[in-house]
Order: sequence, then structure tokens, then C-alpha cells
Amino acid sequence: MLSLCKRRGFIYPAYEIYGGIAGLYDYGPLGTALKANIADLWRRIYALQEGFVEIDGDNVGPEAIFKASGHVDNFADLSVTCKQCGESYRADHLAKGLHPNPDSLSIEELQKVLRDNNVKCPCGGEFADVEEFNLMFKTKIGPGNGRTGYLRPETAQSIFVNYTNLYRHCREKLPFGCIQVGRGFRNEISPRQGVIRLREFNMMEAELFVDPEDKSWPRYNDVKDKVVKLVPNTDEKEVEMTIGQAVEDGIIGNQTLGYFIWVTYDFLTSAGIDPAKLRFRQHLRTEMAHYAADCWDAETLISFGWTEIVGIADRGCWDLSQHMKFSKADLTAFKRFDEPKDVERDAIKPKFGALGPRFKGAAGDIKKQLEAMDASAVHDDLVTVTVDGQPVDLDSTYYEVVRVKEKVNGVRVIPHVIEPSHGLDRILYSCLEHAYSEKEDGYITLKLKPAVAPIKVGVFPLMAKDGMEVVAQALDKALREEGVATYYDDSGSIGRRYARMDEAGTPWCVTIDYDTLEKGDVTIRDRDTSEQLRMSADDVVPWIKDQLKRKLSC
RNA sequence: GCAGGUGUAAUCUAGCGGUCAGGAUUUUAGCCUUCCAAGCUAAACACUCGGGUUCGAAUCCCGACACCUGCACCA
Repeated sequence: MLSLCKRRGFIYPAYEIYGGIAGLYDYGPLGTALKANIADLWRRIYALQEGFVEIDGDNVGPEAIFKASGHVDNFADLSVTCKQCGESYRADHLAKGLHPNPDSLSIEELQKVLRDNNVKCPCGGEFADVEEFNLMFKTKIGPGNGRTGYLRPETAQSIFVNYTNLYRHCREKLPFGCIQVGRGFRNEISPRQGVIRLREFNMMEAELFVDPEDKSWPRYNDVKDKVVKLVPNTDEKEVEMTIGQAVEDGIIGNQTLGYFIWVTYDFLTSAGIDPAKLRFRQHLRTEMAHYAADCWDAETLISFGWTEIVGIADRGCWDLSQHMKFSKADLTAFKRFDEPKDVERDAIKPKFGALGPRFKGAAGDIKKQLEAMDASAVHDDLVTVTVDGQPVDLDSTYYEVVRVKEKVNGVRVIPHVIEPSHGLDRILYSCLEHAYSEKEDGYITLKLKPAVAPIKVGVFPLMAKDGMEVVAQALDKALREEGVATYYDDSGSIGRRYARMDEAGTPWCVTIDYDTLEKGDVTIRDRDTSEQLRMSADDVVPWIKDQLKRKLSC
């Protein structure tokens, strides 16, 4: 498989002439086209069918956003490995009790603490040196001691930090969605398995911002009878059931998750993933990220076993809350009531006659604080406000409780995020494996779906003489003018040319023969059946275009 | 990162201390050829890298890098 990838120009190991680097691969000419076609198919579904907007964020970002997202802390552990049994331990955990505050120590200090106390592995073996396991690539932004920056480990954060802009762009209504195709970077400790675990990888992520109290989805009814293979975390057994049934039984958390499980199924199978080798596995409670309410992975069966290629997570309000906390920006949505409500409440009204003389300039701020409260904040006649960072208790000389009638038009909520996140490299590789077909005599055909195939049509004159090559070149040009990727070939025997196109995954080959010169018709050969269709040369362009058309499923 | 294995052209491989590193596939040019890797003629392309041992290293030794298999790691 990997030899075909290299031979035919799908995937090359990166920097090969310098010895190569593990976890980095380059896409060759066909691989690049295949990747672009898969991404394009994905956009057709998410942008055209679902109507989501798309952005393109930066790869490098300041430390603050990865502090907020949790990646700085979760991705950077100091650890040691036992030389004897190979077990790894968090170095700061081993230093507990030997130092008052082990997680504040640098690598060298921690090393010294462990050495001085002769800390050994439970198996009795010696530990190797303390190492930093930081899965993010660190860099400096700007010259000199510029700000610390990181290459993003996932693309999602670019969408979250743009939430306010996107919320306005999408006319301040929930639900809305934003997609992004881009790169993520993780300095994996030991990448293996070819393009399955990469240090630099391509992701296609969608972030859907939904009402926390209403996770229904407008077109849910269109998909609720669709059947998918699920592996729920309750008994970890494969079951086939409809989306509707799974949502009703509470196996899938909500309608939106269910809807996008189907959208994912539809996308993956359209891209060429074999439905028989595709399932959706629910994360175990222990496996789930701390913020996730529910999470389903699309897994395909490839030579490395069942492999996660898409994760569909209900991330709750975690991301936006974190960024609100760290950035102080307001990342909420305004939920307008159908009818404005008249609400009566006991409000706290400041008495400026007393506040002003005592607090001077701070009185304005206190007013704001008091207005944000209501009578329930009063305990024993006292209400607590913050002045210059210090809590101050105010008695009723400074305020009065009054009954007010207010018209409330809605409430502000932090939207919940549902995230279908796709590993583009893994999807591409799965498509290649599922398309790969080898006959007993070693004849290889890549049965890529026409939609994603790098080359759509091979154009051949039966022989490069008697004017056949002229007609073929004209047809080739006509196809390219319509945006169809072609490959013109007049070398060697016709069989060799077919074989070449079969290995490249080209779905159709058009051949110009002597009959074409007389009657104007050509043959179109189908890659998978090698059957030939005869049609007028003029019909080729519309026929191919019709074959490539994709209907929206919802 | 640890342990073991492997590294010869674009691909698959022969050679395992001693002529110019051999073959097959592929690719290119030409001839031939009326639809599925046909044939003929020519050509292009390799010992992963760096040290060492030796009169002489693709071959033996050491190190680096990459790949494979386990272990560990994998928001």
C-alpha cells in the first residue's frame, strides 16, 4: 500500500533526501488532488448543504489562548521512564513528599530532587533523565524575547476566539455553524503507522453553536430513519439501529449529535469509505475529555485495526466559558423570547447620598454591582460589594430594596458546542485502503469514488497516428475547459495506459479509434467493470459532468 | 523513549570481505501494434548517512537517521 502511494505520487515520506523525519509526510501530485477533492466534498456538505460559514485561522497563536483551552497544562508534563521495565511516570508525582511544591520545579530541579532521594521505579529499576513531554510545538512571536507562541494542536480554537465576529456575521441567531480546514501540530513522542499519527496533520472541523436547552436540529426528521452501526459505551457491542431510535433511547445524547452522525456517515461513504468497515463508537466515560458531555468516534477498519477518523463531540459550554474567563470577553448569545415578559423583582437601589461621600469615585462601580443583584443578595441587612478588590459590606443606609417591573426580552446564554472533527489524512488513507483492489496476477486497481478521484478521465488515441491523436487532444481540451481533470496519454499499448489509470484511480478512460474518425463516436471504459460504452464524442463532456454531479442528501 | 529486527535504483529483489553491484518491474526515446501491463532496439536510475577495522567493505564493528514488531505514550 505504502509502496503504491509513493510510486503513484500519493504520499511521500518528507525530507527523504536528508534521511526523513518520522511523523512527517508530503502529499505528492495525486495525493494533493485527492486531499483537495475530499475537502471539497466535505465543504459541499457542510457549507452548501448545511449552510455553515467557513474561516481560515492562523496556525500560530499566543500562549494565552492555549492556557484557556487547557492545552498548555495538559500537553506539558514532566515524566521519567524506567530503564528496566519501561514504565513511565509523572515526575512531579514521584517528587511528592520530597519537596513542598513539586509541580513548580524546573526539569533540572526536579531531576536533582529525584536523584538526591534516590527515587526508583516500583519494579526496582533506575529511572532515565526527566523529560518534558510537551506535545505542542513552542516558538516565539516577534524578535528577541517576543511573546511565547505555540502551533495549534487543533484548529477549533481559531473558531472559538472568533465567536463574537461569527455570531454577528450569522445574524445573532442560534444555531449556527462554522467550519475550517487547516493544519494542526502535535509533537508526538513516537509517531508510527504512516499517516495515521502525524506531527503535522490536516483537519476539517465544524463547530456548531447551539442553544444549551434545545439541541434539536431543523432537518433531523430527514435522517431519523437512517440506519448506522453503533457501539454504545454501555456494553461496547455493535448494534445496527436508526438514528431516531438511538436518540429516543438516550444512547445518542441529542438530535444534533444524531443528525451529524448521519451527515458524517453520508460524507465518509460518499468519499469512498466502505460502509461495512465503518462504525460509530461512543467514548467510554473514562475516555471522554473532562468537558465533553457525549462523544462518538467514526472508526474505519484498516490495516492498523479500527481507527478513529472523525470525532463528534458535545463539548458543552466548556470552550466558550474558558475563553470568557481568560479573555473577559462576552461570548454569549442572546435568546429572544417569543413575547417580552413582564417580570417583577425586588431590586437593590443605591442611595447616592450615602455612597457618594464615602466611596467617592468608586460609587459608580458600586452602582453597577448593586444593579446586577437582587434582594436575594441581602443577608442580615448586609450586601457585599467589591471595592478596589476588597469585599465591603454595606448596610441599608447605602441602599434600599424596591419592587420593580421590568420588561425582559430574552436571556443571554453561553451556547453549547457540537464539534464534528475530521482527520483529513486518516480519511484520505482509509479511502485509499478501501479503494485498493489487487487481482491474483498482481493487477492493482484503485476504486476511488469519482468525486474524489484525482484524475477523472484518461483520454487516449488508440494509436498516435492517422489523426486520432488530434481528435483525442481536442476532446481532452474540451474536458479540461469544463473543469474536468484529465490525463492525455498516447504512449505504448492501450492496455498499459488503462493499467496506469487503474492504479491512479481514474474512473473513466475515453478512447478515440478509427470509428471515431468515420462516425464520430468514442468508447468510454469503466474502471471497475472494464466495460465499454459507445457514445458520440460530443456527448462525452455532458455525460462525464452528469456522472460527477452530487445531489444534496438533506 | 526502551527492546528486537530491517535498510541495495521509482518499485521488488540477488549479492553476505575480492572483476565494472546482477536481475525483474517501471520510466524515457524509437520501431511495431485496430481496445486491456504484448514484442524488438537503445537509454536513465541504487549499496540510507557518518566514523572505524582491513591491502580491499554493500558485506564486519560503532554511531546517527528512517522503517517494521512489541512495550510505554496518544488533549
